[in-house]
Amino acid sequence: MGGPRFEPVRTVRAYERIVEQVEEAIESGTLRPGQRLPSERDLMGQFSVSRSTVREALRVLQARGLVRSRPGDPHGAEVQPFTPVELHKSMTMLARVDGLSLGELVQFRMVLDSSANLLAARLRTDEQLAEMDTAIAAMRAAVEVGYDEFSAADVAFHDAVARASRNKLIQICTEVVRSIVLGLIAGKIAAAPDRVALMRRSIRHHEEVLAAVRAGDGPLAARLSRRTMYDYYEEYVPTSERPALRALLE
Amino acid sequence: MGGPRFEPVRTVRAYERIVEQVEEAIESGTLRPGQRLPSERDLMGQFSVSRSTVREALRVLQARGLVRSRPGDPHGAEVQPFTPVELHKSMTMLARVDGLSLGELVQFRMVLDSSANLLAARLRTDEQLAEMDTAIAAMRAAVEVGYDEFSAADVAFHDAVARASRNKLIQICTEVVRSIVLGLIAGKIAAAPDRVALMRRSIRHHEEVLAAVRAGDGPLAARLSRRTMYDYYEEYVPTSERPALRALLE
DNA sequence: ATAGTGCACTGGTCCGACCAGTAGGCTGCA
DNA sequence: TGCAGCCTACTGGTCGGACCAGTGCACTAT
Repeated sequence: MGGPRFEPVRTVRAYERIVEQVEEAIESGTLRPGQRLPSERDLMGQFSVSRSTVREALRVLQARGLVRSRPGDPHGAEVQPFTPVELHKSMTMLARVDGLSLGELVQFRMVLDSSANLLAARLRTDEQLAEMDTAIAAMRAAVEVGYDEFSAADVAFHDAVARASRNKLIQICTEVVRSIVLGLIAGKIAAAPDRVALMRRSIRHHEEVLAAVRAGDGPLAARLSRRTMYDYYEEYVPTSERPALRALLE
Repeated sequence: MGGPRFEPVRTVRAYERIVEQVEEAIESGTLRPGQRLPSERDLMGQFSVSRSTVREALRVLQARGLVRSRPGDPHGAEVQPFTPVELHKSMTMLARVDGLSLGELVQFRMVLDSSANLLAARLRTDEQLAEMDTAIAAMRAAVEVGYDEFSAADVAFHDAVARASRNKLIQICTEVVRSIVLGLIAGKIAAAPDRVALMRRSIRHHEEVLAAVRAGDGPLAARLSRRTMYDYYEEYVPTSERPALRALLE
């Protein structure tokens, strides 16, 4: 045992150093959304690197959604407010490359939505209840209009519940996973011959969920919401995956 | 009303086109992990752009975790297997920039872990049960050794449960959120004066959860796991946030 | 057959240049 | 004096060429 422990030398690229510095500034709040970075030509002076290196760093920061640059903008790149678009992209990539099945995605939605309902039943405000009422009313009104409108109202309801849970992680994951699911089954529901009946049943289910939330019965709302979602997506999930989904229905 | 609907012209940067093409190739499976991209000098020929443009595209792809390039590698950039590192980065960024509180994170862990237990109770194999046994044995052995070892065994237990849930999304989110939580409270548990007692209690709780999983009682396992996690993290969560966490404990 | 060496090529960085686009100041008109 | 419209200085996007340190492979000498 002996000798000094030598760490492997990690060669750090110049552009990575720049990325780290800017990220650090944003994380620490030194750079706030809306603020501007110096121009690329200024930055090459400040960091003592060439413009190519500065630009590669900016590309990375832009890919992470932290800054945005427009050609011709005399004020330099703008620091962006945080958005889950990157989260969304990586999850979408995960879904496609790593082969996430529709079953897994729907199952995860059931988990998220039921948890949101469980929390919402205890934490919801009257305003949020009103939002949910409005959303269900919009669903009813949309039955005769079209599936797109119905779907939008449905989304609004689940978003209202997610907000009422007061957990940002639940809200964001709900949003991300839902858009992936909707992308996978795009058009299939709209094309279903009995879609009007499906919509009506879904409305009834949502009303039951909302009643439980209003009554403050979290476990009931959670159970009902899982059932609602299962019924809604069941026929699009391969039969082999359905047992795993049903495991969530007590 | 009338006239043709003109779409706003979106100017697409050259490097973005390249990113899109490569992403498409990876998503469609044309490019598989381990395969190599042509060298930058080849790519500039194939895409008819300059090397700077090729490099900016590669920077973006690398930032997304899709490819990796090493200096001097005669085979060009390597297509990477999908890993949730990018998911992790964006979530970490979200936690820091958007001000995710420890309470929200722990709450989300409770949601994930309890769902994983609920599913694991029905879907676990005997091998997975054995893994959980092993992990708890390691926790017991680690009490006298140190907190780091204990924590590692604890992580192993929860990972085994997550795997048994057979839902990749749950596994990945568990991993990501847990590492953020552990980062936030790093050292605090290890420094607690009564940490040995805490560890012993935690082991007891884990044993109860495992017993429920073994018995196939999903709802019980889920409820116990929420309680376990709440007890474990309670004192690090600001008192103002605790009611929201307790809302998950029936 | 193998150990060692050189080379062709890689990615990382720098430089200088040109272009289209933007914003804000300036000019000129009313 | 007020405003409309032009001008210009600057921006980011792209190009092409150059140099360097590192890598793997083929070739060489043993």
